[in-house]
Amino acid sequence: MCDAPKPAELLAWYDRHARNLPWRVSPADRAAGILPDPYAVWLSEIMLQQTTVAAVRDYFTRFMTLWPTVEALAAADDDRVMGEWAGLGYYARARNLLKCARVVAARGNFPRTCEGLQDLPGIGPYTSAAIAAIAYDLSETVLDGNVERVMARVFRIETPLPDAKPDMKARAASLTPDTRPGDYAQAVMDLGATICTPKSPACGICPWNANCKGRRAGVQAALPARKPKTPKPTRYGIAYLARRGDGTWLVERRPEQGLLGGMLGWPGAAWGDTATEAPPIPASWSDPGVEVRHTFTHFHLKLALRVASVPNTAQPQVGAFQKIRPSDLPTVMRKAFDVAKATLTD
DNA sequence: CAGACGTGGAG
DNA sequence: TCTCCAAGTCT
Repeated sequence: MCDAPKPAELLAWYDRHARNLPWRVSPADRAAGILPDPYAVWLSEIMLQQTTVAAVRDYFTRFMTLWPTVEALAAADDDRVMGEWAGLGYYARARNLLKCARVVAARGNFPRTCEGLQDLPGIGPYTSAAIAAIAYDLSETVLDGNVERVMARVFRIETPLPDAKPDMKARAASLTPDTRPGDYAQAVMDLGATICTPKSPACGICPWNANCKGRRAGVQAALPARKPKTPKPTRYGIAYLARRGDGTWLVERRPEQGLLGGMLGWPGAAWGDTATEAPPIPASWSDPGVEVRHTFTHFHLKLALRVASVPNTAQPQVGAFQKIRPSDLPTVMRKAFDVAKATLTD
């Protein structure tokens, strides 16, 4: 016999083991009628898209300090926000974050329904359900990577993702309770993040272990199945890092669309099958002899560097000389900066 | 709809 | 070093 898992058992587990996260209202406080600030829920959920709690924590706290309300964020300078997002990745999120903040500030509040939320930039099926459940205690079903993994195991769904997604959504919906849906949404994701983990699930301490078909069959660690991924190609490029005597560096703002869109970057030709020389200004370019290696979602990059000291009168064809905060740069550009800085101080 | 879109930690 | 993959969305 293997009954379906009981939401109430998961909630009981969550009451004892809920993680203390800066955007979260504890189950005890929620029981007392306290709901979280929808702005904080939205901000955290956007940051958490394809991103771990550990990576998000400090960014979330920083954003809430700098921009405590959606109105404050809506009034922020675009480049400032992009700079604060630097290092977190998936920069379209930051562009959409600003668009969304401005829509919400203009209309006065966040929509109170899943459908209304999903019309906003950067909010899809998962995030709309998460905000509705967590911020408004609506009985909506969240389906993220954690929930997919838990459903695949508990119900022993062998169909590979993404084909299995509709089935998983239906299974997850069948468990979503009408009471405490906000706690439940966070509980099932916490379960996936801390117990029902991808590699070595801690089934021994799982509140649903007696009702898990995957575990009963001994196949839990192999679930969920996924379609094979296409291998990543390698691309090559050259980045030009020019420093003026006044300490400024030649950078350019990348186009809004595409890779690292809207972020600062070093001049150079587009990355391709081969590296293309494209110095932005005439200078005595030197090769530091160290290339930057970086892996994006869909390709590996080998980035050669050219470094030069140029006079304060240098006039670039592209971009502008400005003071650089390395933390404003996307990671691949910051790696290049670290190499160049070490080279020029020699 | 399949591919684009970042990064860092874990194993 | 290398693969996996994380509180997904957009086109």
